[in-house]
Amino acid sequence: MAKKRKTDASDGIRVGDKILSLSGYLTKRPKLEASSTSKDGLTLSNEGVSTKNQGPSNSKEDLSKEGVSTKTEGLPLSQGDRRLKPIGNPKYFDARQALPLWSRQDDIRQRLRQNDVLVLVGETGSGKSTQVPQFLIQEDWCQRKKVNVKGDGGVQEMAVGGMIAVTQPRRVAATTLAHRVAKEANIPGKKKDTERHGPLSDGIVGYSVRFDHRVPKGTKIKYVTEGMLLQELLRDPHLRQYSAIIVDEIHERSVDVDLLSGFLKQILSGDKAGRGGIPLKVVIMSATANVGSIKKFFSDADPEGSEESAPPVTRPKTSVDFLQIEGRQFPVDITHTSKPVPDIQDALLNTLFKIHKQESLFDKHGRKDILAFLTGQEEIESAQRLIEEHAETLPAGVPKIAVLPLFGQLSMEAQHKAFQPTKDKNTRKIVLATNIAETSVTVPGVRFVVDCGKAKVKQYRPRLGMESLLAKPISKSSAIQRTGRAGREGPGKCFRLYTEETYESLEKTDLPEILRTDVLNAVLTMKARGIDDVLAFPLMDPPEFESVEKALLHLHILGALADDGSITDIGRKMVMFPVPPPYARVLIAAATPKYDCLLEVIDIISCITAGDDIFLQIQSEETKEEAEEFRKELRRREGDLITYLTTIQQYSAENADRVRWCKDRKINTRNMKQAMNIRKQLRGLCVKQKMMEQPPADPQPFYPITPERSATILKCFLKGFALKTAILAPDNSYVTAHGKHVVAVHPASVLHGQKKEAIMFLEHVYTQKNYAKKVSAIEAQWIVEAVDRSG
DNA sequence: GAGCACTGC
Repeated sequence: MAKKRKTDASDGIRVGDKILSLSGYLTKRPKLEASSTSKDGLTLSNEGVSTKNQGPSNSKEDLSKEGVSTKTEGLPLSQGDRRLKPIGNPKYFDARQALPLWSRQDDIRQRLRQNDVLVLVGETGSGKSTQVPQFLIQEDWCQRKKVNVKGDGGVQEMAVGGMIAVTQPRRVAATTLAHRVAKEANIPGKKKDTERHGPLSDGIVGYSVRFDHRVPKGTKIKYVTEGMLLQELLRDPHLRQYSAIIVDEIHERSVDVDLLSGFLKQILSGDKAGRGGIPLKVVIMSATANVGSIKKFFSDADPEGSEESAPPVTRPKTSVDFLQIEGRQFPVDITHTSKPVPDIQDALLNTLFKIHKQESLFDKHGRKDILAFLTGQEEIESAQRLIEEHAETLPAGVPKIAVLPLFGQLSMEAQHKAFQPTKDKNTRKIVLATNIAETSVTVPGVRFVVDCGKAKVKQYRPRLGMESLLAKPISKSSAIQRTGRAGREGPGKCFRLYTEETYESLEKTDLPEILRTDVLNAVLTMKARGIDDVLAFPLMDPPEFESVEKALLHLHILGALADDGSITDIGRKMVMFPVPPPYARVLIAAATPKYDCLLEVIDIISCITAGDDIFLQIQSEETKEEAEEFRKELRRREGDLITYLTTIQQYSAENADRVRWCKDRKINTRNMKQAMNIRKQLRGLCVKQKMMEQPPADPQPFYPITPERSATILKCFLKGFALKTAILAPDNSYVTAHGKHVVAVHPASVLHGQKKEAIMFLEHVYTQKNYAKKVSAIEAQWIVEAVDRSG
């Protein structure tokens, strides 16, 4: 017998009497839908996949200077009770007033007048990402002010503040939120241009993400990715144009948000001289309630090591306030297994068919589909086969089943299928997903969640200089998040394929990314922003000393740091490029006369950093043969890098039908487009850095690269990857030059199964084995030459 | 013979 348990309110799932208050929201839902918003007012049903709400991209006209503009001096304050009279477009008033957050706006304003930092916990659907900045823009402290700032050149009058930045971990989130808030906040009819160019051509809302910037003159609210704000910190360490920074989704704990928190803490605890005495307000927003350590981090504003010039006497602690807002979530019944399951596939199958047989396909809230969380592609595909086989034995009269896989490497169309309702109404959808459905995308219609309790996580091992990708138990927080996916459209049920004891034994939260990844980039980011002693930099979870030490050494080898640990000119140049430090080092080497292969190196790096492999995995045997035939002319015996180069060169020479071209070769069109964007960005940066002349525009005719040229390119890559090399041992295994580990060439590599004198690999991942990925054939002698620092 | 998910003036 399965044991039943309901979560308490702190788990983020509403129960008992809370259902009554939820029903209040339900009565208001038709209004919300009438104004064509999703029910939580901001979440796209297929966030991360659809791009339709992003508007036209890269239009230079809409780019306004992000620097200090002198015009706007704030908006007029509204009269009377703001609760009854929201500012902005009246069309959205009803929907905004129905949000759980609406009634708390005066409270939020009051708290931020009295405190520097507000930690706000608001569950999905509370409206925090869209409403909080709108609540604050009229505050007096939020207006731009002319002040005297002491700088290197003496006292200078400057404008400080006036804008609010809202950070997001993902680009789609930033752009869609900006569009949404622009509709709400901009008063319609003020400018005719709004109609022609969309809501973001004018008004008080803008965004800035990689490849896409829309910051109209007079922008008060700017949605940015975390990385973008870190980049801004490089040229404006005091964030002078901002009155407030709202850090959204901090619970995701990306490396960028951790670094950002450190810099914000420094600004908060500093003497504010760089801002002419004007304080910076910070709102930290989280969707999960476990924010104890975050609160402590910001309130412990101990200046030690963070502000050398500051006097150590009686500095007041940063005042941190805390507020929790209820979300709009239906109750979810949770079932654990009574015993640990011996076979996860078996348990999954039983659970799925039990749900399918016992539960109706529809109720008053809509469809009742199933979402199952599994660890990876392989598990998903084998489960799909089993389910489909078993579904054929279903008796007549029982609704049919449609199984839909959902994972990152799937093509756009295949991913889209998982979001659409089944064509036949009498068919139940079963979506088998990886972690992608936990945060990145929302599958509509889900009322049942099946959770296997595991996820694949990447973990960097500084000692070995490699990472592993293995299935590990998820955290409680993650389990709660998965459970919550069943209660977004109506009351739901969650079936956990593990015991309640197992649940209790799970870690409270996931390990933050900064503890799971190579801190090479993080350390360079700090060094470039003036942090001399990186070990003293305030971080919520500081990495082990050994990880930081390794990163410092590696940066020294790359030439980014001098012997005394200070950043070099090369290091400063490296941070200008939005690629990992070793790639940046390769770009710089490629621009020197010795290698002179910058265009080719940009092409290769664009392909590699565009996301997952541009070559899709092929499932069926027949399409494999077909694609392999097409891919033949792309494959190069020099290895994966020269194969990428050939691919992007042929792609950019293709002028007829690029989508068709990708389809034939089973190439990920999304990643290929991304690669072309990165290529354009890197080319632009290199021109700006005077590393090369403006290259000719596409399409350029394709000429296969000569073996001599590819040798030059590979030697150039060794400037960044000399440590990632291996030599063929007498027993035909590859042994790494550093560490003497045995590595196998990954099966996805064009060099899989081949024996070369030596190899260079850009990635090093332990899964089933110790695998080298992105592999090239090199000569052992080249490694020696590359380590010689004179070149 | 194998593929968690994001991201960067």
